[in-house]
Amino acid sequence: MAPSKNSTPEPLRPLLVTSALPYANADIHLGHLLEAVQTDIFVRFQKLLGRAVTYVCADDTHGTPIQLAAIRRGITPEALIAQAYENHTRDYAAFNIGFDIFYTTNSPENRFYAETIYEGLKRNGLIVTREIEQFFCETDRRFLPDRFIVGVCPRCGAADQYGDVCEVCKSTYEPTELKQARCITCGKTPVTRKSTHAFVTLNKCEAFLRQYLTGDVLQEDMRNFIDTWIKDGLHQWCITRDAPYFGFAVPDMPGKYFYVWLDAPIGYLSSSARWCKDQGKNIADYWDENASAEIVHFIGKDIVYFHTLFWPVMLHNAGFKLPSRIFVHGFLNMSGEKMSKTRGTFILARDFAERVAHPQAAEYLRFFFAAKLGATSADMELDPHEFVNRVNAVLANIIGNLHHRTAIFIERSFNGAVPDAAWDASLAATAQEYGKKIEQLYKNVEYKSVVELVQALGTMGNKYFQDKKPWESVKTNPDEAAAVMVTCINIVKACAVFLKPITPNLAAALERQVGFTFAWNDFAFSLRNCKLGPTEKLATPIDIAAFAGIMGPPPADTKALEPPLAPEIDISEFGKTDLRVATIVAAERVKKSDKLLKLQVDLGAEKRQVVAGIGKFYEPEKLIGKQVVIVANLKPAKLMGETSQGMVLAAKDGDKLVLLSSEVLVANGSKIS
RNA sequence: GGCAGCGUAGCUCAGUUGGUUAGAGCAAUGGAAUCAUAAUCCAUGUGUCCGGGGUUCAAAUCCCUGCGCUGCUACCA
Repeated sequence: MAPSKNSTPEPLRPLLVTSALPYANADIHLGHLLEAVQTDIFVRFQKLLGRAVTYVCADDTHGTPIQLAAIRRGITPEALIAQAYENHTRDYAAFNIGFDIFYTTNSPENRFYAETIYEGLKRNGLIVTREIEQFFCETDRRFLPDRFIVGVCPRCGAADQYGDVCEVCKSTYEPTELKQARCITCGKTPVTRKSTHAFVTLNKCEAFLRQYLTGDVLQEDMRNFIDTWIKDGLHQWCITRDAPYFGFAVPDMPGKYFYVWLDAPIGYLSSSARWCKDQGKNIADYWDENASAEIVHFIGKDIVYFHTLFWPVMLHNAGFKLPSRIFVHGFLNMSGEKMSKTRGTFILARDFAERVAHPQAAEYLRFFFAAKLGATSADMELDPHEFVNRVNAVLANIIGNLHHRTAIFIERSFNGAVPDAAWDASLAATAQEYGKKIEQLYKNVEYKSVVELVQALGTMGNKYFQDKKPWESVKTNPDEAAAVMVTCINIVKACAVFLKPITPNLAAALERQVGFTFAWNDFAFSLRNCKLGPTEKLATPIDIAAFAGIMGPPPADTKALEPPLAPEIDISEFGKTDLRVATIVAAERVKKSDKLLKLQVDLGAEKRQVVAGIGKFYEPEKLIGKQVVIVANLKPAKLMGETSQGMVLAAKDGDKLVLLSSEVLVANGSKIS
């Protein structure tokens, strides 16, 4: 019989910690990093305590978006995710995220566990199959999930709404209810087709979920949240997708694949398995339902549903261990604005690491996150001014300067060796007391309170230094100056140990000076008689100007424009181009072309026909009345048999085209100069 | 639309089961000090605790309502 959870004392129970798996079709941004930093601090703290901790993460590599991204770039999904893997591991490494393994869901282990869990669900009678009707695009030869069709809202008639919810009237509906539906990739009208899918009857698991979630798995606020979902009644969960799909085939359903959200969380399990294999450990000691291990997940509030409802049901029905704790964090906002891909206001981890002009920028971001993180799902604000203020105040001024003024003093007045004297008993007791509190705070992921206490301790050190005036006593009463130095260097060390999970590099600089590596309990002992190595500054101030590289448009010299700038011209050459404002009065698709639209434009004095290659991005009927800019003196040309007397200007944003127009309506035929 | 959460000093946030003059950090102003990274230390807050109504001896805290913001709303990662 395997030991139960309670029979193994906590320090001996292995601990498995995860961050959510980043999706492999995009780069790591500051939001991902917030979670990774939160997790990494937890892991580093537990390791510092001496506990056996494994930090597991992986790329989430399956699903339609990956497949489509690969098609668009003309590469295989495997090549796409390989590239993502490289980028992701590089970006995390730049912020000292210490994974024990960063694997992939596109692995043999993951296929094995996906099939195992599917079998488990089936064995317990939780899988049913049912025929459903879905849109199918005959051009792209695929079924269209709700986000891959757009059309007119069946409730309010708003145009360009996705297949699940109307952004205008907020009503939800079935994709097949959408009017004038069209495929988001090719713009063609889809047909409806029937297909058989597998569903997990989550509704049968209500009692189990209620029981599981009443423990202390979740923060209070999250528990209420989920209660309402359960109260509203759990639905069946569709776990299959039709071919073509990048993922794992369902063993007993030809042409069907596991939905990416089935195999994504299984990545926690399969990556652990791979780590165990590499380390010569036994996976059963971690994930078997009776294993002594504790499993802790860190996730964002956007994926709570999957982790608290689907995931426990999957694990429970296949004989695996349930997570003992799920920490849910909020989102990161930038200077008051939401970080969002669509608004383009999100900052990539790589850009932060490369463009914030300070050698400790990455470490400072870790600190900043920690200084604002508690165990709630509240959103966090990242404002560069606040970042600069907090980092400079605590790391550079209070702790960095206390270290420097102490170390330099010891160097000059005590030959670089910490004097042989006792340290102040009251401050020693305070350090001890803070150590106990901070230990508990780290365990509860209340990092901002950790930072508050460290700051308070650092301030006490500075005050002590200030009050004792060792620069005077060193001349009159060297023994007293010696005691001050011992005390201050010990306080610096305590701060460094306390901060080590948050700012490992800062701690490492002091470790080099004292000549050994800190474990958690090292915050308490005295450095008396310790011979100090050369003094390195622990933290240098950062200036707001360091953020210039990421806050505005990127500076021209950091990155070449893409595509490269054309050769220089003088104004007379530009003058040869006659640009005019025109209003589109009629628009229709050019026959047999997906890209070309035939436009009739009003130039004021005359009307013209212009053919534009924007058919993939604009619907003809939506263009009528729109004012655009055209090249009016372009030599007429024939495109697909249609005459074009000019060219419409559009900006190429990635692979998208966006029409240019004037800020306010102006007279047709207005010249642009 | 439904559900959930939030709205406290210029900024970021604490405020435990309702209980004395509502707190911290940063910023700001003044001062002290000069060992040190122009760093440090001390002093200084007249804040409609989003508005309105209610319960109570007592409300930032509980109830109702209005406004604003955010999230979720499952076959979208």
